[in-house]
Amino acid sequence: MTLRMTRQRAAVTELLDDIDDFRSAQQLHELLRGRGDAVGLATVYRTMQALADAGEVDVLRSADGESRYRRCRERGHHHHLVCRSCGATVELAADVVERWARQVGADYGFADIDHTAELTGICSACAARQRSAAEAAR
Amino acid sequence: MTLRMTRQRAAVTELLDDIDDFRSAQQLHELLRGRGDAVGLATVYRTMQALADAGEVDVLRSADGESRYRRCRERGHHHHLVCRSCGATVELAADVVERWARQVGADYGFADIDHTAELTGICSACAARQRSAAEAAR
DNA sequence: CCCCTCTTTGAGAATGGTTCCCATGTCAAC
DNA sequence: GTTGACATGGGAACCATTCTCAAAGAGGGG
Repeated sequence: MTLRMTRQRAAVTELLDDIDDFRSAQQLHELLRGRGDAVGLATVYRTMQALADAGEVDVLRSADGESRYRRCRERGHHHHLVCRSCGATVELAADVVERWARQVGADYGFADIDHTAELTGICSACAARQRSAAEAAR
Repeated sequence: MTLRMTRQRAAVTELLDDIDDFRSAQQLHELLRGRGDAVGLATVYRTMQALADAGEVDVLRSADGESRYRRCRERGHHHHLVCRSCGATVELAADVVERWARQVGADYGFADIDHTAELTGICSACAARQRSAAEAAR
């Protein structure tokens, strides 16, 4: 049950400190290799799963079914606003959503309500980039 | 571009009429086989994808990464409250959530905001069933 | 009603993310 | 140090989904 500190786990948590977007296990594996901190792919998967279970990282499933991980500032429950173009991520506290979930659960007699809520969009930087690209093509 | 009416597509849409929970392509395939309306698995996948693209069915990804499909009463955008135990599903209109999504998008300068929001819980029937099971075990 | 064409089907192979297996490595308590 | 439980990694296994392609069939025009 005790988590041991190994070279591999240290490398992964260090890497997570330097990254601010959601990344897949395979991307993290590549990035580690690029840094010279080679870690087996299976170990990356295991480590991310452990961190997720411990609430140390948040997991999001992308549209193509890949799990992406990110170490968030906010330790407790929160939601995300992610740019579909560059991956920039904003953490959101959303009392409205929590209240809505509780209320709806009560209305329909459901117990032990859990919820997911995620937003995606195009951040202002990417929107600007796309506008100038469109002009250049004209 | 014209969708042809085939025995297989008819069988799938008929089946969907008789089902009220979210089911995976593989489950649908099994159910069709059980009815005697044998349809190839690949065809079930293709059909469900087409129906999803056409907005005829809703898709939910379960925790283990499977896609589950359901023909909903409400044709437009809505959310779901699903029982984790029996799969019973309630369709939800949620203006609060739509407003929240739009507002947050505006606050952070994100354009073209999209959102997902789903609730899960234990429906009252399943809660009662679990209570009596617990008593029986005592 | 019959063709002919173009879509659809289905069985099995291919794909790709993730997990499992297990022999070997390594942390850390005593 | 010694030891034993935990961790690692490479490749095989898994499994949902998609692809391939030859054969079947829908349906409009004649």
